[in-house]
Formats: sequence, C-alpha cells, structure tokens
Amino acid sequence: MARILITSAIPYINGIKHLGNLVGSQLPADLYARYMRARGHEVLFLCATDEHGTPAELAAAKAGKPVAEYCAEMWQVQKDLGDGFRLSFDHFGRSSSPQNHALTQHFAGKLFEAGLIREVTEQQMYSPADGRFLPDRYIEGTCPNCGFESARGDQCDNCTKQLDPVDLIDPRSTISGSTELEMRETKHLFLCQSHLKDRLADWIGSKTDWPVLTTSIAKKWLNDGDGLHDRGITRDLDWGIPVKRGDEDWPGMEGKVFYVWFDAPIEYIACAAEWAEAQGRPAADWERWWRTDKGAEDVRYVQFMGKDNVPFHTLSFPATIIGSGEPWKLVDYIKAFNYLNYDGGQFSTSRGRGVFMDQALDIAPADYWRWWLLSHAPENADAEFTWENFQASVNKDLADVLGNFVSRVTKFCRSKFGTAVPEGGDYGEAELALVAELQEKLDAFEAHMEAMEIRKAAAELRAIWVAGNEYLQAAAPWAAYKEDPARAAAIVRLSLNLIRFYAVLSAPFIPDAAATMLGAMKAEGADWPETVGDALAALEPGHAFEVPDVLFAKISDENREDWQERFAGARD
RNA sequence: GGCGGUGUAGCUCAGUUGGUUAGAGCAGCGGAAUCAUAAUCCGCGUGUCCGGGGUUCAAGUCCCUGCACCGCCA
Repeated sequence: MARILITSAIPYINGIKHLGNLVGSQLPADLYARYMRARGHEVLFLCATDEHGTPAELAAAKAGKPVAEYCAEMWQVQKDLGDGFRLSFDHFGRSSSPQNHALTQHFAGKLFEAGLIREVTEQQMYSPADGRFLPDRYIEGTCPNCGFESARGDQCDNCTKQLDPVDLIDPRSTISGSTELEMRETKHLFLCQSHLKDRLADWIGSKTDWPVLTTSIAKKWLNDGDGLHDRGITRDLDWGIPVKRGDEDWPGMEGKVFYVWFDAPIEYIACAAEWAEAQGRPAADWERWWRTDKGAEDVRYVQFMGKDNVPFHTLSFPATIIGSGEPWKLVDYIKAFNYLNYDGGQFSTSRGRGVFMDQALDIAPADYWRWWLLSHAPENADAEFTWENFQASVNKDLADVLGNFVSRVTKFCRSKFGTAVPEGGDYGEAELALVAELQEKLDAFEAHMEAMEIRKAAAELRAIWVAGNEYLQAAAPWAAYKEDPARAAAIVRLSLNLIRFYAVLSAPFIPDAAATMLGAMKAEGADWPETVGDALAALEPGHAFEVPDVLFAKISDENREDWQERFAGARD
C-alpha cells in the first residue's frame, strides 16, 4: 500500500468556475484520488479556495460586502459545487485560514534567515480616493501611443503597446474613477529566486518522467532571457496575510500583506493542517504527509493543474520550499492540462461564455459531465466542447452501452428467473474467452489509470462495457432459454456479475451511477477485482438484486438545441 | 518580434525509440437479433497523414522551409 498526496490547483475565490477550469485540475485529480483509494492506497486529497488579492477585494466591494464575509460565502458556494460534482476532497480549505497565516509567515521567516529575501523601495501609483495603491491594470487613461481612451496601466488593448502607468494621459482609477493619482514610495519584499536557479534547474532536470508540457514550460521560464527573475512577494493591501517573519513583526513592513502568489501554494500544506484540525487529529497526522523528517519520505505527491499554473508549481513554490532549508515534501509528479474550448472559441469567465459549474449541474447530472469531460480531457492538446459531442457521448456511451446493458440483463432475469441470481448451468468456452478478454482490458485500464492517461483509460473502460454487450449478443440467453434454460441461467448469472464488476471499475468516473448499480446488485462496498475470474463469481446463485430505474436518461435534440442557444451568449 | 504547441477519415481524436496493406469512437451504408432506454451485435474507409524540399533500404514519425490556427512572452 502506497501513500499518495494529491492536490488540485486551488480555484480563485471570485466567482464560479467554468467547465474548462474543472476539467483542468479538480476533476482529473478526483478521478485519480478515487482510483487510488479503490486500489487500497492511503490517499490525502486536498483543495482549497485562493482568497487573497485585489480581485477578491473588488468583487466583495461590488457585492457590497466586507471581503471576509464575501469570501466565506463564496467558499461555501464553491464547496457546494464541488460536492455537486462529487469531488471527493478529504478537505476543502481556505488560503485565508489561520494555518496558512502561520505557515506563510513561517516560510517568509525562514527565507529571510537564509538570505533569500531583499527589500526593494519603489514608486507606485497611489489613489487617495480609493485609499490604496493601484495595481497597473486598475489604472486607465488615454494611450500616449494611439490615443485610445481606455488603455490600461500595463498595456493598451487597442494598439497592444506595453505601457507604464505614468505614461498614461489623464490617468484614473478604474475602481473609483478618481483622477487624483499620485506616485508614492513604498517598500516591498522580493524573493531571490535567481539565487536558487541552479538548484531548481537540477531538480527539474531530474524529473525525466514528467510530461513535456510541464518540463518545457518550466525550463523556458528558467532559461528565458536573463533567467529566473526575483519576484515581489508583498503588496499594499488590507486583505491578506500580514507580513511577518515567523511570529515576529517585520520592521518597515507594517500594514502590508503577502502577495497572493506567495501564500496560495503554501495553502497546499496549510490545508493538510486544516484537515487534521477538522478531523480532531494531532499535528503529527498531517506532518507525516508533508515533512520528510516526520514520515513523508515514502509519500508520492501528485499535483493537477492547467498549463497556465505550471510556472508557479515548478518554480515559485519549489523555490519557497527549497529556500526554506527545511525538509518539506516537493512534488513528485505534475499532471498539467491544456485548455478546453467552447464551441469554436474560448470559455470566458469575464464574458460569461460557456458553461459554468452551477449551470452544468442545473441541466444534467454530475456523472454526465464527469464522463464527457474526463473522456475528452485536454491532455495532449486543447480540446473542444460542443453540445452535439456532449449529447452523442452521453447517449451512446452511458445510456446505450452501459445503462442499457444493466437494463437488459436485469429485466431479462426478472422476467425469466426472478430477482435473484439464477442457479444452474455451467460456464463454457464463451465465458472463459470473455474472462480472458476482460482480464487483458482490465490490465490495460489499470496501467492507464496509474499513468494518468485519462482519455485512454476512459476508452478502455468503454471497451470493457462493450465486451459485455458483445458477449451477451453472442450468447443470446433469450434464445438459449427456449431450449436450455440452465444454459440461459449461467449466461445471466455471469452478466449480473458483470454489472457489479462494471460498477466497481466505473466508480472513479461516474460515482453516482456506480453507486446505483452496486445498490441494485446489493453489493455495496465491493472491492476492486483481484482477478476478473474471481470478480465474476462474486454474486452467487440465490443472491437477491433489484432492477434499477433507467440509469442514464438520454439527452434529447430539443434539450441540446435549447442549451446550445442558452449558453451561446453572455451569462447574466 | 521571440519561444512553444497544433495541423491525420464528414466530426472528436490515437498513432510508442522511423519499419508489415495509417487506426478508434461517433456519424453514414448494409445485415443479424428482438432481452433491453428504437437499445445491442456483425460487416463496410480510393484519408495528396497542411504544402514543398531533404536524410534513409524505409517517414505521419527525423531535418530544412512555407502556410494556417492557438498559446506564452517582449
């Protein structure tokens, strides 16, 4: 039995995520966690909300709420949606937790002691009316280059020229509209990532088993231009983790907080601490997942994220950990995803284009989305969501191939033998051939799951479902019954066992339907199959079962067209 | 402008270190069966593997180049 630590990129607090976000981190992480648990491994699967920073403050202001209250509410919303998609986090934490405050300050202290933090005094735009320093993108003005009136402080959207806020003509705050902006001196902490470049390069270089997508992005940032840049890790904000060195105040940094970029990944660790507290466990119970000097030596740590998050997980966070000089667990494997596009374009949170998690659950069961998204996960390249494809996949794979199999077997048995596993008859050549075929497919399925080859695993699972239909079609118990009822009984007995077998294998992908199948077979708690032969003998003659309701209702053309129209435009 | 990615059957995609007639699912066509959610099963693909060069006994697979789309960065 192995110990596997799994984290999925933590979603930002301001708003509900779309399906592209879901399939890029949380959903595949859940698949992997469920599979590893089913295989009997010890799993700790963590996720949290990323709550700090200016966007959260502004979203709260827009909602007319104190930022802490806003975040608490949005955390609950995201938590409920995660539950709705059956994401099986051991803990869903918050980057604003006391545990993260303490750990973030702890790391900053250690990095300071190691000489990896320097103070930088710089000029930044300050807005007295807003009572805050303004990040570049919250300043608008007229572009000095093209005269566009809504150029942002970092770049002009019209002529794409890179700008500095001081270049703007008639600059104003996009928050309040105030034009009384002034340059003020402010001091910030920078993490000297450049000093850690060689150690990071060595570490990444040792990861020969990582996907190219991951290592190429990391190496690019390591070696691009003049190499890894030092990064500011503090901000002049109210909402965040106060700048401290461990427990001690940081002279000159009063009133400042750590930048969200610094504290968010540390939440991966803090979340384990939150988990322990929520479970009423001692600190040692989470430290054995994260401290290699306290039991985490044999932990395998796997992270899931979209490709845009790779630099933070391959460089920034490791720099924090390595720089601390303490024996914290570094990630062992990073599974990164490309983007999911929506019907020919991009999903867009700002423009409300595409399907968001709450809307998705309103129109279809979680299993439908899980199956489509996982079987089309953007692993090798960007993938494309279309309603036609969604409808076709769900109807064909789930309703026709799997759902109908359950239906035809249980109903045939009920009509001929009653609702208990029939006895009589022997397994013959056809059954032996099926067992051999399924064993081969099961081995392949397991290999794909171990390797996190999600699309291939889904295709193999589907092939396993198909094999049942092929067998049933060839064995034709409805025909055998007329001449040799005992033979039909043997076929049905095996087929009923196939339902149980399918439920166990399918549970990581479609947990609700799997639970329904196991419930109908009265086989709750069925273990992962040791061998196919044994698994298909689990339900013995006389074992009672129930005929379940239709497992997967089909998506009609009317529904599809309705949704297509509804989600084409903007949200709200 | 720099870097990276992608471009394979009508659609969504596989194609391992270059090696037998380039594959899967869906859609389409023909057939079988009638237990089942009109579901299932069987059979059927003359595809300039984006274009053009090159290396090789052999290239979708390697090199050069052009085009198209996408992303990141400046």
